[in-house]
Amino acid sequence: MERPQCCDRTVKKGPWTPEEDIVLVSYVIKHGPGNWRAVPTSTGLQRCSKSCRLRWTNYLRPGIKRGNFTDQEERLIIHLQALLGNRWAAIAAYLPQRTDNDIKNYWNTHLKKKLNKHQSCGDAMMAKGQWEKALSTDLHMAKRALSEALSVESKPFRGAAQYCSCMTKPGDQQAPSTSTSYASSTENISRLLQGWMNNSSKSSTASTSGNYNIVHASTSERLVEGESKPADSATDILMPLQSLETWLFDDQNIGEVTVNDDLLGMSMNETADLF
DNA sequence: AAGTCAGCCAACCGCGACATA
DNA sequence: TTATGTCGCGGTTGGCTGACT
Repeated sequence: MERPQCCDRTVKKGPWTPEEDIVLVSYVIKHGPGNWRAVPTSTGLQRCSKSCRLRWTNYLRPGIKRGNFTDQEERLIIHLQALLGNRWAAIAAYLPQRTDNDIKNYWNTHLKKKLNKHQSCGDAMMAKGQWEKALSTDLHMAKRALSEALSVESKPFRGAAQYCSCMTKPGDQQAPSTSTSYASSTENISRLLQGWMNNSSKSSTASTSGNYNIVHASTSERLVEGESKPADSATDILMPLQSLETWLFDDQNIGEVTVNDDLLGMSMNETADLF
């Protein structure tokens, strides 16, 4: 089959300008994300549809947290990567404020090195179980989590996103890590979106949760997807995965992880062997 | 001060999955 | 069933930036 000429020679490439961002955000506010094919023609943006989608999902989408990963997030990513492999989108479902691209980049630039470093520290270190302790996981939970994760891989998963959203409080939104003039423009866009979200949330049941980020993550997605999604994914999938989520998050008293000693008896290798 | 190097991250590319006519 | 269009994902690249010499 011949590939559609998504990115022809006339489209602009490279970094997005604040003006382009505003055009894109305005479009999404008006029409919602999706139908990306129509975005360049409707907005006049000299960008291909893919580029527009990517820009939205990785940068402009409301609720994205930028800046340093917390220790909690880091451990969660390591856990999930061990369970799911390089399925960044699936992993990102558990960190709704992070994009798959962000997680992928963080893994490739930080965590991979960290793991290698720890591995190169030798077996003696491993025998003492220090690194394992951070990584090891309960056998039964891990098995169940893996099978459940695999069972939902074909569906966009929003349940976890909603669940994870509970973990941050109003005001937790992190400032952009960089403070360039462009970033400040992005902040302006964020404010624009903020207003949009606040307005939107008034008509949303999620707004009653009193949780800012739930409004951000779930309401925005529902709104921008035109309420067209069946009630499906969020509730249906949430339940089977709740055990993993509980396990992953129940010790999350913001920022600090205390790993249940009962869950630490088995090494990653041992766990992997069981699969 | 200038050049070089390494790290980081936004964006691009190619492919597979899915939807639909 | 097949062809076609669109979307989403993961791997990779290229440019920017700061550290170092």
